[in-house]
Amino acid sequence: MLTDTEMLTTLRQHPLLAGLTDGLFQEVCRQAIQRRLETGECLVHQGESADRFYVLIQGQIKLTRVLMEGQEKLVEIVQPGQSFGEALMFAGQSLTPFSASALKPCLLASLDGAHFRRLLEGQPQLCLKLLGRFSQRMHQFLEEIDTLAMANASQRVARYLNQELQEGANLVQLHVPKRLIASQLGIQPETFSRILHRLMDAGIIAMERRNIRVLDTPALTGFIQ
Amino acid sequence: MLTDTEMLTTLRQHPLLAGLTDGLFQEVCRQAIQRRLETGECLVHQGESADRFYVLIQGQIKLTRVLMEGQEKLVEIVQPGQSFGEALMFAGQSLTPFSASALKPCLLASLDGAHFRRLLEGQPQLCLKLLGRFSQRMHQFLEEIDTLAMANASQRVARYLNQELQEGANLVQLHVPKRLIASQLGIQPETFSRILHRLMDAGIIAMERRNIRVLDTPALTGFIQ
DNA sequence: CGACCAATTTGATCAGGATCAAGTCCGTTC
DNA sequence: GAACGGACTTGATCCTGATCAAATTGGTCG
Repeated sequence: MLTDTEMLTTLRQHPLLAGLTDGLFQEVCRQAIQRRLETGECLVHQGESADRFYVLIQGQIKLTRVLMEGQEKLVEIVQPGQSFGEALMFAGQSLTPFSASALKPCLLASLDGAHFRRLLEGQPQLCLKLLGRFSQRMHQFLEEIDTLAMANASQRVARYLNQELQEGANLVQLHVPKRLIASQLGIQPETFSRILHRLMDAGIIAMERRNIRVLDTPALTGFIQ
Repeated sequence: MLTDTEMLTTLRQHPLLAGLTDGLFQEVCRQAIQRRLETGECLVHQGESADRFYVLIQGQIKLTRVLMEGQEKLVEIVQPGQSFGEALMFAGQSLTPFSASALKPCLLASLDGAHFRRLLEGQPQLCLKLLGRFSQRMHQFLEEIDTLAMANASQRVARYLNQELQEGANLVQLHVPKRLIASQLGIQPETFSRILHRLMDAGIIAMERRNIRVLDTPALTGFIQ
């Protein structure tokens, strides 16, 4: 059962829950669990079986995959208001495909899978919304696969920066060690470093601590092809 | 409106349609369109807008993505009984993310997106099934992304063979030019050829025209790490 | 069958990144 | 503030896989 007011308002605005009647929303909240994490604490381990998904209220979560030899590959950074693990609910007793751990102190709502599925049965609109989200995510996966299969290291970095560039601004914030970003892009940390410095030398970006400012967006875009 | 008997039996067995009542199934068939393709003919072009999805009855379809400079990357081979393009229905006026064209003379059922979505609204079980399929597909995408990001060329080939190895048998059939398989794995045709020959020399596989026989599965598996 | 064109193979060379090895920077802790 | 440790950078070298070029195979069509 959830009590925190900020949690309730954030949840109410979540795309999947915004369409519910007040009654159903309260029902969801009754079944939900509040969860707090310290920085570095692990929420789920890859390979565990679980039937829950999460909405992040405060803090920041990293989703990673663990590969052979203990290597860690970044999948995604989750920001407040976003959810993760929805897809697992429908996979049929399969195992969590990633690990999730806190980059900052976190507050989360943890929703029960079985309960949510029951809810879905009476909410076709909600189903459609979820299907839409999945569809969009698959689209992103296809793009990522293209990039990894066809583009060279510089192009991958350029695509990454382009994609992380928040609307309007020209700033990319690195929320995790660069080594992890490199793993996401399928390159080595050294290569990532060198490419960033090459882009600096070319006057295309500027680095400020953990931020990267894009000075010449067209040049960056041109790099991608 | 569909008439072909083979088409009707195949459709009836499709996971998404098998759960429908006879009445609803007939309704679906009334709204569906029969489509025939010659070898090489194109069904949909990447980037077109469309609101349909397809069930393949006879023949073989390749799904590819077109990248810059006319390069073509294989996404998947569709076999009879399988469907494709379901995800597009829920993406909200987005464009087809791949091209589909016939590798053999094909017979397909083409289902209308709007109609199918309407059907879903009254069929929560069907929604859940679809969500499950999407979830599984995303799982596969994650694995593919891992492979492309972390594994070298030989490991990718080994993974590919391992995954294409149909249950029980030790045979992998290449349904498309090797050049396309190479594109799927993110390597060059020359490299693909060389790696296959290296595996032959090591006695791990044997090539017979368009088939690859895996002689030493453990050795192949060992290769993957 | 023979010509032709595409797919595949093979060889030779090259370059982009990986790897190895030292440094340097920075935040933390004592 | 000094010492430590991890993240990042930088340099040097190596190697995988890309590229270029040519030969070979294979399938198709007249």
